[in-house]
Amino acid sequence: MNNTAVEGLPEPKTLVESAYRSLRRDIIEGNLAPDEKLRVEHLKDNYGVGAGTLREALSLLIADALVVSQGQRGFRVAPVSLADFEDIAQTRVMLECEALRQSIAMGDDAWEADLVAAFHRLAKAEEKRIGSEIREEWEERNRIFHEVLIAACPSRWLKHFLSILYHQAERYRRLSLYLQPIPRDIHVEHEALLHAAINREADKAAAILSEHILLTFRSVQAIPAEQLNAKLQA
Amino acid sequence: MNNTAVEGLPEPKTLVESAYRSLRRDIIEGNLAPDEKLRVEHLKDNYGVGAGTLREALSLLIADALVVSQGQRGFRVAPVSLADFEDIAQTRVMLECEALRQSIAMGDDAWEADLVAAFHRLAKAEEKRIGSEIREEWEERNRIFHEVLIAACPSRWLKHFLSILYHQAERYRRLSLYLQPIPRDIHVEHEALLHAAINREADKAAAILSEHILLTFRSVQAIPAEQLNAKLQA
DNA sequence: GAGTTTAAAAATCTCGAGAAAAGTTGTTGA
DNA sequence: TCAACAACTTTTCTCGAGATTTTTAAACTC
Repeated sequence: MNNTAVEGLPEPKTLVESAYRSLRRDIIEGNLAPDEKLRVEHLKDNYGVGAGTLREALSLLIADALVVSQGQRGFRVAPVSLADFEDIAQTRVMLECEALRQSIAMGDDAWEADLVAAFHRLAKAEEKRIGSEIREEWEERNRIFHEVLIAACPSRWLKHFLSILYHQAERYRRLSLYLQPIPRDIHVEHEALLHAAINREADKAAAILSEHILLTFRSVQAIPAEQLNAKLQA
Repeated sequence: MNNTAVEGLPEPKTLVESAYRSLRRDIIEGNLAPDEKLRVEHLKDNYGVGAGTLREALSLLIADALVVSQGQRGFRVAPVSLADFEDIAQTRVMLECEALRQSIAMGDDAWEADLVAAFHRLAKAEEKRIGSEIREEWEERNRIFHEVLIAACPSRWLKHFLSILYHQAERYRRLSLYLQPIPRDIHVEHEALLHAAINREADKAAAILSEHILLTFRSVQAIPAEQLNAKLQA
């Protein structure tokens, strides 16, 4: 089930997996623009694999809804739209709040410890949040923090779907962090989330998480259309 | 996004798609047993395609979580378990009830008409529900009825996830219909669901749908372990 | 000039064979 | 008897080339 998670980092033992990861990264980071055509014959050189291997990697990416394919007309990067992002944000609020409630209800001491640790790592990365490789580190730690938050939720399917939605949202979020029109202190939000979770205040934690996710959507929503389109085609 | 839906029936225009559908059908129907190893060299003859083509079809099935792959060890049919089915049922209750509420809130006259039509087609199939090709017809119409129920829900992601869960549940449900230990009148359940939806009684409809889904789980749960295992290995 | 038909070009889809890894079997040595 | 090792078999993974289909461009008619 978990081909989207990529937890620790079990080295890719196959070329398909390697190409899959590179492609996914390039799509999420925007190096491959939304709706861009993915010509196999051209891309196979860039990623240093054969045609069949690349096709297989692209097929894998369909699971994450980062690539779409159509009949006899090849592959494309999944298109983006504000409506889609709104849908992603709302669905994520619904699922992630429920998962968080379950996680708070069932989490044990070890979970709390993992949570504190994940928050600490994230906080350290937030202090020095300038530069691009630092940024990747922050992205990684932010993902893990959210992952640990719901780790004690027993539903594998809920977590599976959230993993997909998280990566989808990340693609959009990459925009809002660079050109951020709504002022916000993400660190404070995460801190409040941490304390509410540790104190087992499920309603409060869910409310904070909900706001946290929706704020990111409103951030992108507030970006002027021209500026956004320029970004999206980049 | 919708590689799992297969709505009307746009003829498979490619061998990959064709193999994908045949494989999915065989997995859901249980012709390919849970956890069974899927050897490419052996299967390519059965489905009349090349090795690369079959690999691609298998990669596509990972999106539906009907196939799992592992490093350098090939593909397997996704395993099954009672715990997994419970998770599927509960997650489905959560998502499908929410989708149904939204659908009831937003559905227009055309939606009502589609719903009545879908129910009628399902009812006709229920009358003559004996024989195996009749059974396939019932399965198809049951799926469409559930699909139409939530069709007016505006969230594409919710519907996408539900489509995945539906096919997962179908695999388990195939068991409970044959050896049905809990007596139930599915027709009455569907009818109550239809009327609650048309009358815009969201709470009532959600309650019925919730019971409807959970009853299927309890049906499988009530099957004696030996009998179930025999089925699962078949 | 607009729209249709025809032909060339590009891209997709498909296959079978070769390299690499995993799994199996049998043998050897304590 | 058991474990470790080695040779063999099976299977997965990978690639490049050929067959179809789509796309592009040009030529032609109305």
